[in-house]
Amino acid sequence: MKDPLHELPGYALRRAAAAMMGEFATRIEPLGLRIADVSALLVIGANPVMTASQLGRMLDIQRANMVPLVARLEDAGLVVRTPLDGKSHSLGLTPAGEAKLAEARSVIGEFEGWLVSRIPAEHRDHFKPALDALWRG
Amino acid sequence: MKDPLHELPGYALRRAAAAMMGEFATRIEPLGLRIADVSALLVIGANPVMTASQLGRMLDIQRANMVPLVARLEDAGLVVRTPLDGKSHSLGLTPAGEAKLAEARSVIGEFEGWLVSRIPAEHRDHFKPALDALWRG
DNA sequence: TATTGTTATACTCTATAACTATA
DNA sequence: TATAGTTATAGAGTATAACAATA
Repeated sequence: MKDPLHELPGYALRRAAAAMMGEFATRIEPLGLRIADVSALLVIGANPVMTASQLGRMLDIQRANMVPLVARLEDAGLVVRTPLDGKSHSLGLTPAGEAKLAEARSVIGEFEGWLVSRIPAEHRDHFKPALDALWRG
Repeated sequence: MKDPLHELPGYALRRAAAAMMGEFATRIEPLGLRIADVSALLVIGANPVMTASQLGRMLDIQRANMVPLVARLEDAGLVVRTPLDGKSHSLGLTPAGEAKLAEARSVIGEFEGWLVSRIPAEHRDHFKPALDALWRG
């Protein structure tokens, strides 16, 4: 069976991302978190003052779609919102959120190590620079 | 604003794939095609005998989700189904499907060239081998 | 028994439009 | 005027379960 897709870097990018994100979702699911939750917790944990809109811009998630995400983290007792002024709130981690983030960091560390280890050594150092050029460059 | 995500290869993979697939979707949309349609047309065009189930396994799309995809291509007059036996059908391209595929190939070629050109030259040759190791390796 | 094609269904993710209230 | 937060909604993509018909 011929497969003309296998010579296309763009298709390989698509499939590799799907495979890796599926793997990560499986690993992080036991913590009761989704992929977007993890990225949000990481950024909130690194920034003492951060609004949902700012977080959304950083994660490339629409403002409207931040509402259920933040609500989920708040309902889980991981995040609190404190008023900055009349219209903005700052997101912060609760102690439970800090603990969950610590757990998540452990899963992330193992996952990222596993991912990188799957790349043949001679290609490894080129991987992230190439990806960064595609979405940040 | 600190961003702890930017050191994670897995996150870079996720964002790069989202950025590139968004770009490709925009380029292919004027042809009336979605990304999955394009991959299906390419594989059908390369294989004279190919059932929807086989195609789904190759593209990692569930059997059930192949139904609306094939129906869409059929409704657009790009694909025909001819009985192989009492339960299987072979997918084939119509003349219009061949013409559409030729157009799509042109868009794909430009897109893939553009994508690769965005990667700094010293990393370029390492890109696809690294990705292949992640999802095929 | 295994596979094909199919229907129904549900969940996630994403995108847009519109509105209120505040800066 | 611009921005934050919100609601509602719609479109994709994806996953599972179940069924009939055929290999």
